Amino acid sequence: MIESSDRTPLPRTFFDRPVLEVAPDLLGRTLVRLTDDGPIELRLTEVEAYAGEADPGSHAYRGRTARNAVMFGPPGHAYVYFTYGMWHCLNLVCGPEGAASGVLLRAGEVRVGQELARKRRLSARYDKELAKGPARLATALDVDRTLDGTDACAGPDSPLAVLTGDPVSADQVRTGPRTGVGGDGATQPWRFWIDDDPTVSPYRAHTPRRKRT
DNA sequence: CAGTCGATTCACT
DNA sequence: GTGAATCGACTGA
Repeated sequence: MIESSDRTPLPRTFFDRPVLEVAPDLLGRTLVRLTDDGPIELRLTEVEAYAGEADPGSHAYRGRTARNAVMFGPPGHAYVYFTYGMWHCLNLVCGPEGAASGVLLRAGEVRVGQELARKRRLSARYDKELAKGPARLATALDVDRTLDGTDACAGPDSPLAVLTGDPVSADQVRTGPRTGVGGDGATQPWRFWIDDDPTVSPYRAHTPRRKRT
């Protein structure tokens, strides 16, 4: 039986390109997460590019550490980090090995396994909120640090995969500054999203934290 | 080794 | 719109 082309896994060569090329090209693609309870699939609607050690907004800015080591490895693998003491965020490593670049998967439309996603996203009022934001996306897909380093090009039966999906045309892609990124990393328009899509998260400028007493 | 802060989300006003 | 939650990684002394 011939599989429809939109179910074809993206090959590693897809990710082995400059991150600013890959990021917008991911919009409209299908992210497949195979959980113990079944598959969850979403259509990617919002991403952000992080461009290696020269990018002040990137975790790779100060070089390789235990946490970001995966970003320095080969493309097509998942970089998952834990932040704010509560949340996980999911990236896909891009560029040649050593480029330390990645795309943060910020939002998507859950199309398969909504009931599974909802179990983990009890505060979501509408389906469009299930993966509206990077930590929400990771929560909905049951992604945590145990998936750090997972090869997303290993095929649709692996815990994580990206399929061809239905990529959007260039005139559907909008760009703007990255959300929540401060300092010198705030100016580059390296956030990409699908125009007028209801699952895209709202932009927020970086907010310096107030001192706790 | 203590201090600071985060590629965020949620509850509340 | 504002502030709390919550902890591991990183920084600098």
